[in-house]
Amino acid sequence: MPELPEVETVARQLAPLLVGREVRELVVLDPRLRAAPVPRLSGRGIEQVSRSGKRVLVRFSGARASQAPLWLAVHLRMTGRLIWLAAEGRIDRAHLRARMRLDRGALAFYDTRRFGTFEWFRSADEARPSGIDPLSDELTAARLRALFGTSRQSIKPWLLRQDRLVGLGNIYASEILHEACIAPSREVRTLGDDEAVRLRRAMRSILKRAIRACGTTFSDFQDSHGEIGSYQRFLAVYDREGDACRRCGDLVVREVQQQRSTYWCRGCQR
DNA sequence: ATTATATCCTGATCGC
DNA sequence: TGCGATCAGGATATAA
Repeated sequence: MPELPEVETVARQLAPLLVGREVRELVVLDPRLRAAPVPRLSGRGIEQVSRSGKRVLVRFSGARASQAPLWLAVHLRMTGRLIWLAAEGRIDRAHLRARMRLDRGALAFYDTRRFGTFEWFRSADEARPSGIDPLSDELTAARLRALFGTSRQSIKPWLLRQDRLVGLGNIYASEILHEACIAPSREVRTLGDDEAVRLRRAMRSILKRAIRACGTTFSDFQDSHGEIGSYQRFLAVYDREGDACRRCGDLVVREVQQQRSTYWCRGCQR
């Protein structure tokens, strides 16, 4: 379940491996994958690999000086994995959905459940998501407060909407609310200035720490080398139903909000 | 307009 | 041991 820290991990690992390489071909091997038609890529070079929300963004140069650059956005959704293949020869073909061969090495896209997507863009602007990145300087507490507006949604499902903030998913939404001492059922419009400050601070600290830990591997996530993340050992509430809260000792509970599990502590979140 | 629900898809797990 | 039911949660289309 790749969220912002997991996608950031993949992008950071892939950048030094891919930047400067020249593309031989990109083949979508599975017709059921939700991938837009692949444009002509041969002769193009990879100029940049970055994260845009929960997408890995790859910038290709034009094949000639006169040709415009091109951006590929890969969304890993639930089970997508971008795995670097240093050498050809016996590669795991199970759930292999696409492969990009380069002048040296190759990149494989695995996706058990085929929820992942490939999209192509003509400019970085076109690829930009509508929501604000929680780690960007744009996201001040005041801006967050403005985003809350008059919404009657509960804060937990609100945090998952990608049209407001981009990058949070089910695991970090619970973790961030616990860090900020805010109950997941709180109506967004009732959150005050101090709570916006705490929420913003919690987003930044948790996401940054999770990036340092190369993400959370709950079940499926792997980085570009097939390794798992290590943030799961820091999880304060997610998947800890019945355990003691690390902050106040009360029991962590699980509740379902909009068909998704929310984990929280009644003792210290209000 | 806003919020809730069904859907996509596969594999792991659970109860019988 | 096997088998059907349930759950996991990314985002979007559709319903309310």
